[in-house]
Order: sequence, then structure tokens, then C-alpha cells
Amino acid sequence: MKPSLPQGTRDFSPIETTRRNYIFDTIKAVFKTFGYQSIETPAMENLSTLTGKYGEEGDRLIFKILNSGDFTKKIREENTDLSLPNKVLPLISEKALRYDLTVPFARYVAMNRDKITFPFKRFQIQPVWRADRPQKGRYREFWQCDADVVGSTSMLNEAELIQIYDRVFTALQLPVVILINNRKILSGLAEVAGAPDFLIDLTVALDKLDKIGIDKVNAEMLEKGIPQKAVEAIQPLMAFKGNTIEKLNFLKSFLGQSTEALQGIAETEAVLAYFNGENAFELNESEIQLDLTLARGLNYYTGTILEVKAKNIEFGSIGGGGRYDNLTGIFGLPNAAGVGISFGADRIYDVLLAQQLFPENAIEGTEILFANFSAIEEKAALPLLDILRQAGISAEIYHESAKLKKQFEYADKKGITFLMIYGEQEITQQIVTVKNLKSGVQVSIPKDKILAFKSYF
RNA sequence: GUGGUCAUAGCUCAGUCGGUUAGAGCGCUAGAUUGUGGUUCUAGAGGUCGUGGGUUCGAUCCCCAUUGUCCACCCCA
Repeated sequence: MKPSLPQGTRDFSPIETTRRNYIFDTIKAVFKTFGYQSIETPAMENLSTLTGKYGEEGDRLIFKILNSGDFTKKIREENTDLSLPNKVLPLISEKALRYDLTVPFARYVAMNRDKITFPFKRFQIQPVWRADRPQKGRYREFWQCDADVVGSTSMLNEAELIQIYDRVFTALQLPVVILINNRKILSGLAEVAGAPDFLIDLTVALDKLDKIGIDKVNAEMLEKGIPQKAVEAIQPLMAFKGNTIEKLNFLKSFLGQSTEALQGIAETEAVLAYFNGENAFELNESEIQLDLTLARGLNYYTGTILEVKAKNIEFGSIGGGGRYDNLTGIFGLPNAAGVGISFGADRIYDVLLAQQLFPENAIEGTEILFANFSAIEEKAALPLLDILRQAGISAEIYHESAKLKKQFEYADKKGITFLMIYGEQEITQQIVTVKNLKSGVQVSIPKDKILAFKSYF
């Protein structure tokens, strides 16, 4: 049969794995320095845990797992109308692949509340699956790197998470813009505009302002059924230009009649205050921008919303997050406020590759190859091989006796630097011939000095 | 879910305005070179031209369907 891969999934070669680990290791190290602890959850969750958490669109994109055994049994027993997918689905599928890391985390917190010390700061780096149509920068299996803190309403968390973004992207040498907004401001906007029922449609349309322009945004809002009056009411906001302070002042007067909006503005100011004045959090390569059009689709955000975009390249968002006041409520644990961020490792990979930002020395390979000429010489080399390995040096012996030429080619292709020869002549003289394949220099060293082989070059 | 694109060797792609043995580069195997590679030269293996149907004397090429791919929209990391 012809080998193939499911749509939107990928294999990772040795070099790709090394580069991906570079990203994961960087993120993990920063998470740890901020006091976040690692957890992992299963690849599959109960379907009921996931449905209804991501909106209608999200539910459609959840990968369902077919029940084991006679999965049509219930359909037959209940004589279900097969033309109604919504009726059929729960009868044939009870599990699904996780869609993100936040909902499984909420489930985990609700289930382990007796063991957790709050505020609970956790990070989680695992793959997630979405039944989306793949395209550039979009995969059906991709890795998220999440950090969340649950059990605290302090804006200090937001500030620290922003700093985590900065630390990670600075370490990766990737300058980014961190966009910030607040769901309460958007709610207040919908309220002031007189269209509170259209919050989602309104924010989704507003989110596209940068991309498609004011006219098309207006057209989309009207198309979604948002009243003409409401669309007119928010025009000043879309037209407003100014720096962060000017924007906040504008909002205070423009949305002043909404207490919710004022609260969102205050929260945003509180977050930003951590980055100004005395003892402010320092940002290295990143900058923060208040973006009033930033919406993000997920339904569970209630306060701060964050999104990260790489500078100098058009590539969608490479990270996002926000505050949710009651994510665990549905699992029976009310009032557990939380805030979290996510890194899109796969998109970060694509951006780093496009910008050639991967370090050269990130290649992990074998350092030494022993040549193999015969069964006797092979056996004689094994103790030397072991000495090197025990010293933590990556070494291997050619798997069978073969022509030297062939063994050289093997070393070349694997990028091995040193070839060691311990053949008939060397054995009688108790020496090892070492050749640096990069420089072509070859030396003979005493067998018992093998660990110091580099000092002979 | 909507629209478009493409599908030929292991990989990247030519090509045939429908006609006899479908090509290249890379890769692979072997030799020139039985303990010294990366270069070069030579030879070889490898394809039911995605699948099914139709038109035709004849289809890899034209038409239809189907599956897969990539891209855009929707949405999102």
C-alpha cells in the first residue's frame, strides 16, 4: 500500500524534533521560573466534557471517537432517525480528542480541588486536535503550551503572564507585539450601542478591522443582523486613533454609562500599570499594545484578552489567552477565577524557520563513529566505545564490517565529526587513529588516552 | 461548512496540441578505489502517469465522478 498520513498531521524528523524541543525547552524553562508546575491530561476526554465549551463552531471541530465494539447497537435499539446527526452522535460516540488544554485543565481543577493549593499555577505542553480544514499555519494536530493560574483575581497574574510572553520570545530572539483588550470593554460597547445580544457577532466583526477595513466590517455587522443604529453608534470607536493613554481616556467618556465597561477599563489600567513607573516590569524584545478591536472567539473569556503576533511577518497569532471568571463552574466548582496564556508551538516553529532564527548548534547527533573491519576488530573496539559512552560522549560503531569508504559516507551523512579506527595495526600498537572529518586532520593517540582525544588536535 | 488549485519514479518536477520503448535532477545500489569520505566518471534498479467510469481505432493527456493535496474564506494556535 502507498504510505500516507491523515490530513493536517505531520511526522517530525530528527532535525525538526531537535528544533521543536528547542522551543518547548525555552517555554518550559520560563514557565518554571515563574513558579508554574507541570501537569498532563489524557489525549481523550469524555465528549460531554468538551461539548458546549467552544461555541457552535468549536463543537463542530471536535474530533469524536467512535465507541468500541458494536457501535450501532444503541441506534438500532432506539430506532433512531439516521438523518438527525445530533441525535445519532451521542449514541455512537462518548469520547473525543482534546480540543485545547484549558477545558481539560478546568476539569482537572474541579476533580482535584482537595489536593490543589490555590492559587494554582500550572503549565501544560501537549498536542491538541481540531477537525479543521488544514492550511498554512493550521494543522489538525498541533501542540499548545499553556500556563494558567486559577484561584486569583489579581491583575498581577496578567502582568506576569505578559512578562512570560516577553521572556520566551526574547529568548527565541523573536520580536513580538502583545495585544491586550478586555472582554468587559467589548460587552460595555455592545451595551452602549444598544445591541447587547449581538456581543459575539459584534466582536467577531470588529476583530477584522485591521484586515478588511471599516466598510467591510460595517457590512458584516449589518449582515449579521446588528441594528443600523448600533453600528452607527460604534463608529467613533473604530475611527479613533491614539496612544494607549488617549485610547483609555476616550473609552472612559465614550463608554462611561456602562459600569461593566468602566470596570474593564480599570482592569486594563491595572495591568498596564505594572509596566510603568517605578519598579515596573521590564520588557525586552516585546511591546504591549491596547487593541480595542481584539476579540478572540472563545466564549469563556470574561476579562483581559491577550494575543501575540510576530513583528516583521504576517502569520496570524502565535499565542493568545485571557481571563475567565467561572470556567470550572460547569464542573461544580464555582467562583474559581483564572487567567491563562497559550503558545502555539507549531506556528512559532514556522515563524522561526521563515526568519532563520533557529540556532545552528541545535543539532544533536553522534560525535564519534568507530570503523568496523571485521568481527575481531569490532569486538576489540567495544570496550573503547563503552568508555566514551560512559563519559557522556555520543558514540557508535558501524553496524557491520564494510569498506571504509562506505563507513565514511555514513559518517558524512549523519554529520559525525570524528571517525575512530581501531584496526589490526592499532591493536598491536595499542593506539587509536582518530580523524576529524570536518578538517581532515588525522592523529594517532594512545589507547588509554582516548577520552582526551580532542586535545590531540 | 464555502470557493479554488493540483495529483506523473522514494523526493522535487518536466512532458505528450490524444499515437509505438513517459524523461531530468536529487536519492538508492554497484564499480573505477580490498584501511581513508565529501568531488568526478560509469553502469543499474525503480512508474498499472491517484482511483473508477466515459468519449475515441487509440487516453497519462479530453469529459464526469471519486479520493487525496495545497491555498483562501469561515474560524482559529
